[in-house]
Amino acid sequence: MDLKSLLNREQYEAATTIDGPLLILAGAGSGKTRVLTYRVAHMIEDLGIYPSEILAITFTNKAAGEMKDRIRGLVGNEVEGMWISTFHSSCVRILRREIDKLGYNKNFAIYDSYDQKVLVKQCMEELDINDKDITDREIINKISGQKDILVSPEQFKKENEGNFRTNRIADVYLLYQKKLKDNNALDFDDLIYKTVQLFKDYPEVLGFYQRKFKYIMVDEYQDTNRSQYEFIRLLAQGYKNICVVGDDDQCIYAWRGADVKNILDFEKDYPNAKVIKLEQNYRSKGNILRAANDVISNNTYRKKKVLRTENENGDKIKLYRAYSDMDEGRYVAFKIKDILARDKGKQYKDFAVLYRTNAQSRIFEDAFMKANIPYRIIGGLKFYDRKEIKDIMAYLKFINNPLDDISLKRIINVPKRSIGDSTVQKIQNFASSMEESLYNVILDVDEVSSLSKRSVNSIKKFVSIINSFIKSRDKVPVSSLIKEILDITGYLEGLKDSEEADNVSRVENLKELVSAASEFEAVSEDTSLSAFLEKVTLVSDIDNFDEDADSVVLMTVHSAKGLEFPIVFMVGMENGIFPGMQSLDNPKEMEESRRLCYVGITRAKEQLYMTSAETRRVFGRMVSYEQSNFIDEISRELKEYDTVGKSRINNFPNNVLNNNDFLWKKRSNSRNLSEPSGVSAEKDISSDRYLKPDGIREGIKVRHSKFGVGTIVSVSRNGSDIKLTIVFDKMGIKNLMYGIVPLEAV
DNA sequence: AACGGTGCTATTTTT
DNA sequence: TAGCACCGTT
Repeated sequence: MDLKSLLNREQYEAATTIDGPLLILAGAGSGKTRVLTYRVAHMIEDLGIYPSEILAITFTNKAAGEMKDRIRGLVGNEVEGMWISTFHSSCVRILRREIDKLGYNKNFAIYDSYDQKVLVKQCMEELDINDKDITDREIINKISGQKDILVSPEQFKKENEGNFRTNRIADVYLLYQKKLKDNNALDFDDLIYKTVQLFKDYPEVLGFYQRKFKYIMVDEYQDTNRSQYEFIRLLAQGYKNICVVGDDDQCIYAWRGADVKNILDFEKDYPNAKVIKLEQNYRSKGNILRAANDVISNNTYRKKKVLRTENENGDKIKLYRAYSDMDEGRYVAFKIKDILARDKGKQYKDFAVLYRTNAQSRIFEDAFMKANIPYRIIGGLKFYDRKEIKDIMAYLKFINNPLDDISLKRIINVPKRSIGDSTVQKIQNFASSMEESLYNVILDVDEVSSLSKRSVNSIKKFVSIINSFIKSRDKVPVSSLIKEILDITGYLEGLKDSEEADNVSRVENLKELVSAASEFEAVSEDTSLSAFLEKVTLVSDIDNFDEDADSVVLMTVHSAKGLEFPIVFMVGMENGIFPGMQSLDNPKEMEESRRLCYVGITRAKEQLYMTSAETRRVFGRMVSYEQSNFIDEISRELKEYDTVGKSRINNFPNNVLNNNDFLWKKRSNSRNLSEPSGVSAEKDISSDRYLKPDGIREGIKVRHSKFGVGTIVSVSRNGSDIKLTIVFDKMGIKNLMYGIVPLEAV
């Protein structure tokens, strides 16, 4: 492989240094993925290293998948023998083989944050801890934090003997951990923690993996926490062929336990480590890169480096100070339309809107809907977090691992089968006194004398359907199992009969779950139920981000790490939002916020916009924040205010600021944007164009000014109110009240 | 057991 | 504003 011609000098050096510890400090956009993939290809092709001897750790499944694809492109199917996965997936893989040594069963469940919360609450109740003294949230954070730094419950309790409050938390930690074990479950943090414990307690297991993985690579090393660090350190002790890649300036997960020290102290951990800096940026235009350098240079705790580029300067960074959050949304929508109109080479997918908090997405959703701009939101409410999906997943989890009391409690009365809280409580008490799982108790429910006849009967019915599912578990594919559950429990029927406004979309979501399972069956080697559950619990939203779909993408700056876009809008650039309120008086947080800003800026290839608003609604209150200090940190000559519409805007006194439709209309008229909607005052609902109440029928097609064309799927009349559920071709399912926004019949 | 009302709280979240 | 958790009523 002629790496010399494919890589620059530093890159080449990095890709061909295979033996011994290596630290690659890779600035944003410096081609680190390229280096990593060529490095692996070189190892396999030129040096004859077996793929099975290589472990590559990434932070997201998506990054792992991409790296795998790219390596496959270079070396072919040999890539299949390699382990390329996230910390969590690698640990699960190891634990599935070895966890019985720690007293767990190999089909252990993985608890997500929802399960975790339920279990912690249960512990708090048993320990009689009032929610008002210590919140569940605080406890969860504390426990997670201790696991991150590998502190056991016992150790934590001992360390905090003097502190009553912390001692209480330690009691929860102890009980929580015991319950996890009783339920044969691990939480996310446990996946790493338990693997490290396994390595420490069973040297022969560690030895096996040390010998197996002669070569180890870790990407995004700056965002590793202590337990992840330890996991890698133990494995690498064998051969010391460890290559870590990262950028201390992009450490943005310190609040979650990531420790920049891991990367900064690498040379101390491995004194003979070679260090290579990749400072040549291939991604961004000069002005953008200089702005990024300007901002990050204000941080004190970092390795000094300056990114350089041979790219042309490009345009200056465009600033826009909107009057209001709504105006900010319209500005971005307008700009996207404007750029698309001028530059035929651009598509919707070339634009990204990056914000610091998910709550900010709404404004842009509204603006994009009005302007007919297709968009996708990454993050926020995830598919697998929806109630109906969680319900069915709880069935699956329980079927897979009947010791899982948390899932059992979730489904025992869903759909309603007259097994209420007090009944469950009685079963729980009985189970606790017998030190038994709930499932074992309900299998022999006659033993529980405190229950009424009626309850006993309901429970018996429930047990028999659950048992039938358990029987099907290993016989039928997951998708069929899901269908069985939906059918036999009456879950789907209950949903279809319900009057709830969003039941239609729930049914749709469940259909999608079935499709997801079918797809899983088609592409996976291991199609067992536990493989499906594992896959689902360990995916994130960003993993499903499809770069080819032609729509503007909206996401948090955190989610955008590792991605790049020709045109980036960083929005909400205000002191109080970005940096956030709580960062303003905390130097450490301020530095992290600044790194986040750096990550945002360096996502942009060609053009960067930074916007802020004079007033905005936050938690229902109107607030006004000044423009972000981070913008001030960018040299004057690199930025300029976008003057579009400014003169007009300045002519408006403050009291018309809320009249958004008015502003929108003015702007769109002068800029040839699509017809704005929601200007209800101008639309006469009785006009012949629009649908009349007596014309409303299920199945007919209508046009909505914001949502486009759709089909009415249900109509419910309540007095003079008419509720409509409409499936829109582009925008999905919406519930609307007739008469608010006129509908045209089509 | 099930439903509806009130009041409280509020980042970021690779897994 | 919105989502939820808890409480009291039917």
